[in-house]
Amino acid sequence: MTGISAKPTDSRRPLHSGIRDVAREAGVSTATVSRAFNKPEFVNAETREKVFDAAQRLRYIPDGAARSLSSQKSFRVGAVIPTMNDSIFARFVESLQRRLGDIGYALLVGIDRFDSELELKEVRSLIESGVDALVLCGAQRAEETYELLRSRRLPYLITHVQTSGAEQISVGYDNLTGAARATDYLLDLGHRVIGVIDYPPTRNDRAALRRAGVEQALAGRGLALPPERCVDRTFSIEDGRVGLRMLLAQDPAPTAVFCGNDILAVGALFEAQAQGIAVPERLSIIGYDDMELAGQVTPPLTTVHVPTGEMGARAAEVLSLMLAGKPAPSATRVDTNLIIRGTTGPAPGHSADGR
Amino acid sequence: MTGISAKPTDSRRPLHSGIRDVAREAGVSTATVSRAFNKPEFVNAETREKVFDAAQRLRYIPDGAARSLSSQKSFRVGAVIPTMNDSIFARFVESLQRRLGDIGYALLVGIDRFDSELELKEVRSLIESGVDALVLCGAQRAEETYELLRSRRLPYLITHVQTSGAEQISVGYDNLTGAARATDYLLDLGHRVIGVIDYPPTRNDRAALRRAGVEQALAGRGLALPPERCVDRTFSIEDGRVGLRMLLAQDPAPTAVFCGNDILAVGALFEAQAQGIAVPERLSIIGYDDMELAGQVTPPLTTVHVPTGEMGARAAEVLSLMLAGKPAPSATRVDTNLIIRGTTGPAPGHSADGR
DNA sequence: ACCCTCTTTGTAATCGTTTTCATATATTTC
DNA sequence: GAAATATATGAAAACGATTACAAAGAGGGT
Repeated sequence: MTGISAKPTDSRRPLHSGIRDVAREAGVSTATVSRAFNKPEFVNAETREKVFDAAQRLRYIPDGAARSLSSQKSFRVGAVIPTMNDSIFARFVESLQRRLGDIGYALLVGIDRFDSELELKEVRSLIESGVDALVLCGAQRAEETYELLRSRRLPYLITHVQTSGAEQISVGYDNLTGAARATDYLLDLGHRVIGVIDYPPTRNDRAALRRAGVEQALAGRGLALPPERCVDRTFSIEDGRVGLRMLLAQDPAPTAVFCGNDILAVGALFEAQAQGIAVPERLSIIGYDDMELAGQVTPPLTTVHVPTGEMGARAAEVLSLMLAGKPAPSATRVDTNLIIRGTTGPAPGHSADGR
Repeated sequence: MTGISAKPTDSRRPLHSGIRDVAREAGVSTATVSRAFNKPEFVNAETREKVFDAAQRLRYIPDGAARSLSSQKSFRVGAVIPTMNDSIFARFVESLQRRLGDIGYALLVGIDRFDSELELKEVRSLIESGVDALVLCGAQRAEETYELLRSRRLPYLITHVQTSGAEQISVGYDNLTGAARATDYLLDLGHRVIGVIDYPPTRNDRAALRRAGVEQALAGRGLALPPERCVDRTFSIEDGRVGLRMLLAQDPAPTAVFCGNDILAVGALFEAQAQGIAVPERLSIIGYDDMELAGQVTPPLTTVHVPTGEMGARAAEVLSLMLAGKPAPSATRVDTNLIIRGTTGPAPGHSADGR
């Protein structure tokens, strides 16, 4: 009776083989199978082969959830970025994903649209989903987010900026100096009225740092940056266009504009061309990031190069240290540099040699 | 003795509270806590409140790994896309992530650089990491990938193309018709020698479909598409430039080119302008995707609009059905449409009215 | 021959939830 | 008012791996 009725459709038999099946097939214990995969050096070469063979035959794929639960590691890291729409973040994510994959980690992404409340939500849901570490852009965020991170003792890495304190680990570049150098270059070209188009600096520390860089360079020549000469836009070409329009409506109109990213800069360039304003003869434009488009527009865009791919790779390296519980360098820096191309030139009425 | 020695540094006390702690705090069983969160309608309103209060006080965040293991669901979905470098995929991922987040799912990304072997690896590692469903771009992939999917009974959704059979579920658009319509438009403008710049069609079914669309439209007028008039490039502006250069070196040179995406098209446009070839007077260019840049270049690019954001949203909807075990529509379509802007015009020597 | 150490393996507890039953109490039905 | 049904809860068994601990066997030194 029981024997027969138990037979038909043994429906709760798992669909795929687990570690026990592999163990049975290989004639060893589950402990040995687990070790064969995770610490191969602790199991006899011959046994190891038997295990691998069995696993292969059964198409064994370990169950991540079980592994996570028992090992207290998820082999996943989360990244929350502001947007995918800006290729600097998209490329960063791509690079990060590749490098993390190489060391056996999967990447979960969250997108916060520059909104720190949304960032908190994303962080929370990534934690809930299970991540061993988090990568976050910039150092400015809701205090609650930091509290959450601390209370969970979750390792996190800050990118796209440099941090100063030793308690935070970062992989980034110096936004301030990059902007200062670009501004210095404009000043050397004789520009004295310089406009800025960038994210709202109150909501974004990178933008704030860039603005500070511009201010610092100007201050170096005894110049100031009046607030009305800064327009707050985010990251579309259209934003760049309207930004430039706003700047051009002022008196005196700037002879040069510094843009917080290349997309804004390209927008500014297109707007200038649409208005028949010669670039760089009458207006100089400088961008930030150096995405592919920057080098391809006419004239090609002078910009601050940011090594996004390298930053992703470095981030993965530092993460691998952190995840292994090893000490990680608290601030690794990647260098930006000014790429002088065709959208910058001497200020109108200023001779080329800077005299 | 034991009492004392047990006290100092009870180091294996978990750092954060678990469901038991919440249960104790609320004076109920763990089962009730679990239900309060997952099937609130099954627990008394008053009890539910007690549980929520307790959870809040203890800052309880459920452990995803344990939940996955026990429920056999991960509340994660994986997506593997070819690249983040093309904004059509980046935007798709962004949209997908947002919508999935809304229904409580996290997104894992894999990137395969148009390489089906890499895609298989990514799929494997996403499965291992634990996903309830997968979204994949295009229908063409290694047979082994499909086998893997089938053998794990893993629901998957195909995007960016339309599938015909009922056994696959897809959310996508009709690449063939989009390309055919664009080509028809060029033909109506009097163009007879039309070049194509696109991904290699052998490695990418979307490109193959687009090419088929071009061929179909040409065949409709008794014209053929000789292979030398198709150049295989991937997705950078530079690729578009060299693509156009190759086409222009031919005799007869095309009077119009159809590009598989806007990035290639923008590259072609820039190259034409660099060579002093008037667009659209001497050369018409047509793109695909309609990214923001397309509408911003001068002249603005005629292109086939693809509703990427909508596709992401639809994909999330269909996924939510699939994940709930409900029947999902096998092929949901989003519509493309030709956006006529400034890079297309009558073929040289052909009057504007098409006579 | 004895004791030690090192290597290799197995046993069984554990990770933190979900979920199946069983049970107890309220509510409805006739 | 008994029986049937709903509603609300708890006890305990999964889920599928990892890993602490124990133990067996091999080799080495004296």
